[in-house]
Amino acid sequence: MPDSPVALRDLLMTATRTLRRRWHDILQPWELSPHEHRALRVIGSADEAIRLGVVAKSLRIVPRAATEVVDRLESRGLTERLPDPADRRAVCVRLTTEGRRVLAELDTARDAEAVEVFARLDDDDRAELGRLLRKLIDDQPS
Amino acid sequence: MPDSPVALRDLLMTATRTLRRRWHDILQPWELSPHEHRALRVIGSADEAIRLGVVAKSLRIVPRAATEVVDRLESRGLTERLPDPADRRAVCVRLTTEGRRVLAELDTARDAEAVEVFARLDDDDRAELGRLLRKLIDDQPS
DNA sequence: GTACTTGATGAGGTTCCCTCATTAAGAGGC
DNA sequence: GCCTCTTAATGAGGGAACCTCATCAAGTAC
Repeated sequence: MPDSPVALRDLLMTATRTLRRRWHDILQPWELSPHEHRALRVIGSADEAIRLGVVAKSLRIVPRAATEVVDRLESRGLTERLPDPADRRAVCVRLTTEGRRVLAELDTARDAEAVEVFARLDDDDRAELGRLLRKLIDDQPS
Repeated sequence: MPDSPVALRDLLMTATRTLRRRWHDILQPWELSPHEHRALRVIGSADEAIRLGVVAKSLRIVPRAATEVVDRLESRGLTERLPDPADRRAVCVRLTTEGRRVLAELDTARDAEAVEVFARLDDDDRAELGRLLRKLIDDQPS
């Protein structure tokens, strides 16, 4: 007998709440919030310096809020601003050497955590969970 | 070939992000935040008036923060405070008639949303997803 | 060249959390 | 009794992560 939709919803929420909590704790030593880490990832995933407005869009926040999170990353020496050569109104951001180092460490920690959590599932289960989640979210709005 | 742990993690996060976004939007007409809804649920799930400290524990926030969310619910006429008969330091909270009405409406909306989202999965898939998520979270700390 | 738009940011506000200090009251020791 | 210890809520104050609206400079269109 399958779980009711509400029960499944609660299970999903519980699972990710656990993941978020763990991740928050893991992040502690770097003194970064999950939000700052996401911003760091966005900036680091671009090959070149990336506009503040693009950072905002990727994080789904208004440009004004992106200014703030980038301010914090910059004050920690993880990113730096530079003028956009193509548009003198725009400001671009990129990782500093320190930022790249920290991001690499965090990626490693993130992978290790995921491996640990999903170790409870064998290969078949992982394939199945992937299939189900994809079915659930594919083409969903947002 | 199964998804990597990190890919699964991201899929899980995406799924619940979608759910949270939708739920946030659905909540709009009632002018309640998800957080306030959770507090309302905690207070409404108790048979009797419940202490502020217990509300805080259930929501995993410090007592001071529970005071605030209850203040907001009270200012909307959804809950009311009353003295704890057993301990004159303590304050209890319970739903007003309006609070019970609103909570009932929200529960209905919540169920409907879950049904809609999980309609993409048939009975077998839902049973399987439930099994996998339980396997993932059972006996996890927190 | 004037008008509209766009990119970032200053100013100011809200929500949701925190800590620390305070006040009142219950509980235990003598 | 009365003295200390703890506990329940809350005032005061602060920080993070969002928001809107106003501003200013710089593109873009006519």
